[in-house]
Amino acid sequence: MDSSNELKWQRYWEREGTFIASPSETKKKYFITVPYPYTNAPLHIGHGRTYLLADIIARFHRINGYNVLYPMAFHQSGTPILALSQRIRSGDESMVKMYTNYLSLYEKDPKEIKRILASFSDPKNIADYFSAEIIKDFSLMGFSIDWSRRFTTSDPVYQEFVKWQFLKLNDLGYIKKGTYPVLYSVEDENAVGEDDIKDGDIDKVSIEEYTGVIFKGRNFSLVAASLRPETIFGVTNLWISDRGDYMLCALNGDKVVLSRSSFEKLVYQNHEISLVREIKRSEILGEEFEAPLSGRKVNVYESPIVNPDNGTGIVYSVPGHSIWDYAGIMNSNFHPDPIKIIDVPDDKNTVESLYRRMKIQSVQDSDKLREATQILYKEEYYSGRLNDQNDVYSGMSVKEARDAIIADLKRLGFSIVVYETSRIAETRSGAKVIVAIMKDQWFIDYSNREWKDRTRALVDSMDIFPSSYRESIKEVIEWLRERPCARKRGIGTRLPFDQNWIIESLSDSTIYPVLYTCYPYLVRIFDKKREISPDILDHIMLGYPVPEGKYDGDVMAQIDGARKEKQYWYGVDLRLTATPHLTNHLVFYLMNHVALFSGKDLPHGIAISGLVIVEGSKIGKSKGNAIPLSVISNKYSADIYRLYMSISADPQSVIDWKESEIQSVQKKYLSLVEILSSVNSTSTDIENMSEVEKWFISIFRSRMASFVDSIRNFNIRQGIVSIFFDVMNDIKRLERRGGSRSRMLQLIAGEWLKALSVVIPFVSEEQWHRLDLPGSVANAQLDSYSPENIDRDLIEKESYIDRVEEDVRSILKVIGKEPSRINIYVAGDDQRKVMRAVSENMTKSIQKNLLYLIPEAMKVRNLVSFYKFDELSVLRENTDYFRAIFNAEIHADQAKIEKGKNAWPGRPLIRIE
RNA sequence: GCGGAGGUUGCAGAGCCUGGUCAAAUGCGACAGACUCAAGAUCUGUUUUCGUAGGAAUUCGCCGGUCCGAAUCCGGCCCUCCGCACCA
Repeated sequence: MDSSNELKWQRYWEREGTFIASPSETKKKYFITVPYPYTNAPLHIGHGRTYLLADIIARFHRINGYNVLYPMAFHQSGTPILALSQRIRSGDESMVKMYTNYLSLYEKDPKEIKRILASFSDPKNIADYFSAEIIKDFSLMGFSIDWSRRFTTSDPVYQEFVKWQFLKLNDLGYIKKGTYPVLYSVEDENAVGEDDIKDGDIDKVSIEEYTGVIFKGRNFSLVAASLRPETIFGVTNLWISDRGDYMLCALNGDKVVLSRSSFEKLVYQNHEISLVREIKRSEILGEEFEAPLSGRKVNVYESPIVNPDNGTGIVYSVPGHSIWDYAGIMNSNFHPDPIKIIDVPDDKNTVESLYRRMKIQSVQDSDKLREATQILYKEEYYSGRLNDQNDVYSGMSVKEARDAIIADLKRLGFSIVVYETSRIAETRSGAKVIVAIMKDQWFIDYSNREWKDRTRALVDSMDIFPSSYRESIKEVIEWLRERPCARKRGIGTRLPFDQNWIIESLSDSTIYPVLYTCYPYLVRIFDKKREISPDILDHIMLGYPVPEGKYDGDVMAQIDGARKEKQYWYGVDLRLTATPHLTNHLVFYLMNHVALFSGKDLPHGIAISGLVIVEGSKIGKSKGNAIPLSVISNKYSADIYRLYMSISADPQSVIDWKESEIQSVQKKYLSLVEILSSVNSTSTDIENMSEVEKWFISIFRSRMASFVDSIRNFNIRQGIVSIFFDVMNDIKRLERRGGSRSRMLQLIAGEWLKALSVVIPFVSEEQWHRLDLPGSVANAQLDSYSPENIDRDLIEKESYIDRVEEDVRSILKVIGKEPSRINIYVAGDDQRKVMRAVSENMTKSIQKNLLYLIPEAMKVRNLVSFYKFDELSVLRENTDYFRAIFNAEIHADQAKIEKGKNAWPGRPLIRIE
């Protein structure tokens, strides 16, 4: 079907309001959601997969008698749109180019593209533009979405709702305030997110916590930053960089020395620190310092292994347990004996052995040093114990010792916390990224034990597809700690109790699916009152009484309407989302629901969809391999995309989008269309069918039953295979066996189209109308396919014939000659008796004269089947068929018992002449 | 390292929970034949090895165990993928 035809049906659904849902007195509801898309770029085939799977589930429930609500909204919160707008405004070339490309997907006229691009200097225009295009894309894909309930996260009504949500969370005591380390740009005076950082999406930046160990000296102290404070008893000396500036500072009343850049960072990390003067390196090198806890006196040396920009620009040297330090001393004229303070079970991976084994030459071999450090670190961290050189810490595991030593250093005033980025990072505009401690940071305290337990209990009671994710989800709930929920800038809702903060984009998108149920009512309330006060939402969402007489009849009518819809639709029967949401959105969604809702309003089900890769590699904007949804309907047609996506892999596994495979799916699709197009009318006349035709009807029903069962269990691939490939193969067999294809198609066309419509709705709707069937196929009701309607006997007979066919073939293959006559002998009563006895372990009951059959029976006992039907008559009824396919005389008869080979039940003896 | 998923016959991907009927579904690809002037499409068959009678042998990451019997259960090992966060 070409795209203009698809457009026709898309318009039809829109005109008829086919997917607009409203509460029903009689029908059971089914509410399915997918997280709304972020509106800063066109969506690609990977995004489309999740919405498609949801659409298949939605359409499936519609034809199975449910009142289905599949709504959609748009996400605009956060910084990316804002940042993008800024960059376009400032004329950032790569951005302008990328967005010119994006726009050319939708716009032909270059002038128009320029105009739209210019309008993007206002972030609102970006969001609005892409929202509108996403609606078009989704419609072209045939997604059965109820657009009448749509909204964006920038809408005032949405924000009234988010305010209410945060007031509630605050009342419950889940909102807290505290200091928190964040990635920060001094230049921009703002926290930076992953999207603000150069290559932040490819190479993540995280925050590392160093212990700044204070080494006291006569005139001043040194602050040496370490990730492994448990090695403090192994210190032999201190290192400073052989380059870079050092500063003498006042820190909490002490005089300490740090590198210049470290001083600049620590200012942002909540320390009382001020500059005294710059200090020459030579001045430091002359001093002697005392290591805390051990009291060991150590000297300072310069080394290229120290980067003045990392940590404090000072490190303490533990050559016994740090390969860098070991390399450092090997490369200097100062050679202390490494002090061994950690014992590991074997000495395969010690500093010295690694140094030798990896053939490290100097401190310049940084790749090898890094790798060796990894190995050493793992070995010591997970299997190391502190030996008797460690005072009170002796005998502790490395992990225990680290915690104990950090705590003691802190208690005795010998350490400060130094935060550092996990790699050198800068913002997209080139500003340096550091770690800053934000005072008064608002966060949601997900660490609450009781809250976690309730959420885990909910997860236990939910449908999770695939079920293997149940444990992962529960594990993520365990991980959750405090989550900063507000930022200083970005698009979003202001915190109701602190107007300086904007609620961050994952925190404002947790319980919003409830808004779909009643959004239009809320809009009307807002239009009247210019606000939606919490008591209204308390009533609609939670059922608290509305203050008597506070609202007039008009507003009350809207409130009641909203409450009614919410009560009917909520909670979400299935929320479908892709794996990246597993560790964040999905658990916030669950936790926030548990916090605010109860009973039937809580989520009922979750389904996870897998990634899409293209020709073997991940989809990435920078790779330029993202195929936008908008080109799909033109290039292939939406139906083919839908078919390909649903049959190439199970929903949760990765799909590799391969051009060549799409083409073969396309072929199959076209031959299906051809079959469908050959049907001219429908019929219900089931009189006078041949055996094969009766078989066809039964096997078709069993395919449909398998379809229903599979999709219900989210085995979408299997379900579609049943009604697509399997039915097509059945039709082939029907024809080969001499059944009337056209007559059978008339019988099944209606039901088949209904089933097919969940995956290929456009061609199904087209054929449905061509056959003059009533209404839209999308709203038609599928028959029920209970086992009583399926004649298993017929299906078995046919598979018996197939089996005999195969047996004959495999014999022909071996003997390699053209047959002139094929004799088929079915087992008689004696063999049946013997086989029955053998398979039931009752060999004693066998008559004496038949005992000689037992050895052979034992041999073939796994190959027999006790059919209910009479094998001989089935064969005789089908001799014409066998004659035709083998081009030989066919003779079927009762087998006589003879020495040598025998016929057995379900496994006739075949003799070829 | 922790948590999760997984390693199946050319590829993709079932089967594993509930052991035998599994040389292992289905789709793709490849090969052969039919149709055709031809190509494509379609149809039929083959697609681990051996075999002139439907058989046999060897296979489901590796090693071992349980069992009459293991792709399936148990133990160990190797390898791959995803996540480990404040970021949408």
